[in-house]
Amino acid sequence: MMQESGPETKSNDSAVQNGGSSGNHLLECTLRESRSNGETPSLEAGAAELAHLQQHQALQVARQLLIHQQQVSGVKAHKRNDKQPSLQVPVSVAMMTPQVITPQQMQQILQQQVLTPQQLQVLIQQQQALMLHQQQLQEFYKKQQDQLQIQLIQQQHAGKQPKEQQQQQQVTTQQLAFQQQLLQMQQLQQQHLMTLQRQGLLSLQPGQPTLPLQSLAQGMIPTELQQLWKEVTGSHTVDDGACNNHSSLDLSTTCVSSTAPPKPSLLINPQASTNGQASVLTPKRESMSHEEYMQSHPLYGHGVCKWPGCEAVCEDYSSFIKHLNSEHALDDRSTAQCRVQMQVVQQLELQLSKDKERLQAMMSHLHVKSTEPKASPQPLNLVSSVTLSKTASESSPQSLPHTPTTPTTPLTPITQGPSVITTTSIHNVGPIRRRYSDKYNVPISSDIAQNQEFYKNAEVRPPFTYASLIRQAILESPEKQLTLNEIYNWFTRMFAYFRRNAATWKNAVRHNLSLHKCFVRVENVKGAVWTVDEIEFQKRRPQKISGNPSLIKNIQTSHAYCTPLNAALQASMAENSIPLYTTASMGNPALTSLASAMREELNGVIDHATSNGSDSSPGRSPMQAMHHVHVKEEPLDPDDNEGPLSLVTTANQSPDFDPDRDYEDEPVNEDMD
DNA sequence: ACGAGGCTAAACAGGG
DNA sequence: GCCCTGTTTAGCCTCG
Repeated sequence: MMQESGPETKSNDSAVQNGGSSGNHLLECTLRESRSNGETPSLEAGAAELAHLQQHQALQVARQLLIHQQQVSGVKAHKRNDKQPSLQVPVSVAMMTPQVITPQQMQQILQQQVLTPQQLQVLIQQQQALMLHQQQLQEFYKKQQDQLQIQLIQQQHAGKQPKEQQQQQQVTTQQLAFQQQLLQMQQLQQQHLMTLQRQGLLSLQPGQPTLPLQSLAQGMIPTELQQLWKEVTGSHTVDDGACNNHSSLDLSTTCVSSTAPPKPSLLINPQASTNGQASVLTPKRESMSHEEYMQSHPLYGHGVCKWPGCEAVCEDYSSFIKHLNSEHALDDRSTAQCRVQMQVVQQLELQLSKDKERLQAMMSHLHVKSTEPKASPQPLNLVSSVTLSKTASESSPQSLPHTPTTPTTPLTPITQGPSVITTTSIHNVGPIRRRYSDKYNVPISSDIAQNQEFYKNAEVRPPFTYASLIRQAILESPEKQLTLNEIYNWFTRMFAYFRRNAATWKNAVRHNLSLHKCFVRVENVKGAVWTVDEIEFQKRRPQKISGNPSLIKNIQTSHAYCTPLNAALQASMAENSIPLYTTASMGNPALTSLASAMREELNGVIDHATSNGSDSSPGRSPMQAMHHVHVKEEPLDPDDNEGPLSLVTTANQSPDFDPDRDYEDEPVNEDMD
């Protein structure tokens, strides 16, 4: 998506060689290239088009300057694709290319925002539409350029130079018309970008690539046009002195203008612009050395501190480091911000997991469709309701439809709460008595399959009863029978949680095998193996729908965790007026929800949740889900499914990340076979 | 308050 | 005697 330097910036050998030559040379080169490119310009260009001559010349000059700049800057030039030397767009194509979201921006989004699938989709569609427009525009531009070239040739052959003045005006007019068209396009883009920003989907840094329009204005538009642009964008111009690459993506801002004075580089601060304010960017970025540029720091990019809510402009890496140490030292505020960021990341991961799960459910549905016609659409992720039932439900997920009596939502256990994993749930890893009762027919197999990696890596207790797990282990075996030891192995292999406290859970496993009639011990040649009596399993207990007690505990735990967090957060926000959410959640529903969830929590909403499990709302954020969904007792709306596992993923990577996790709560691992 | 289901802990027995 | 396997009992928790 990102055009790191437009193709036009590609180093063009011939052009470079002619770098300092006259416009005619450039034109010749251009023609040569055009031909080589298979674009045989028609020599029958109309006389009227001769008016474009000057424009073309200006373009050539711009191109020349661009090339020169490339040579000077060097750094970027190497990255360019040299395979399209024939491309004749003097003005950086980049400026005409869609303002697609760059990887950096995307990263920001990923780091700071939570996008709903819908948002992402819209975003993508918008980007695609823009790209299309740009492409068309670009083609138009190229055509125009070719025509100009042809005209120039004709002119040269005719040895004319007379109507110059007359053409001048004409050209200017046409230029303006064309530029305006481009402007419009660019404005559209900018509008789009701003919209994104407003939505909190995109957060551009001041030092980030300037908008294409700017480049355009600089590259070939006379000062008046720049002025126009300024008016339109309300941005300030900054004299960059020598054209320099502001950022890797900035090639588009070629400081070309032969006519334009000191190539003013319009750097727009998108955020400021959004607020109707302009910001003057430090023109020092150019001074950034390649080495510095290469110095990468997750919190530093495009000359801006990426610390959530900061965005302070740091001229160079060292100043950034100073800034980091001074402004973001280890204190309450930073800690709070860090925690918030954690939540944000968790939500993103949750989102990702949800979508993954959705995909899996879809695939799963298509594959088992025939066997599960009436079954509810695959596992929805109910964060909460997940209970595994040893009862009917889990019984052969593949062949047994969910029992009629149970809620239709199968769900994937979300484990102890979504985010849970990283934060609270980890706490619950211990001997908390929360087994998802069998109320919901949770397809344990699918859940385990979907969250396999998670369970394997995160020490999170699976939300299933021992009986369910044992049954699953047995059913997964080729012969539907396992020895006790094999069952143990399955537990440890599949769940990180069971890699500790072996004495306890093994005892529980044995206890369950003996206790439940559904487990049948069969003497074998090699010893005894355990099998499952599905019939017995099914009759174990009538399905009932109820809340899960253990989940309540999770809530409490979550509350315990979040309370301090919220307190810290709020205190921090209060004292420092830190726009913790401004950057990340600006207009972002998810984060807003998160924040409100936190507030709710502070307001004791938790109590409500604990006592009333029916407050589920579709738009709930993961955070909220984490706190409230657990108690949900009714089948969740498919759209409301919170990605359980998602957290999963999160958990996977974050066990060590959870600052509040108290590993000491857990008995030290004893063992493992 | 009670019963049911689930979990943990532990005692106990038999076999290798 | 130790360990593993298997059974059983007890106590606790939470929900309905």
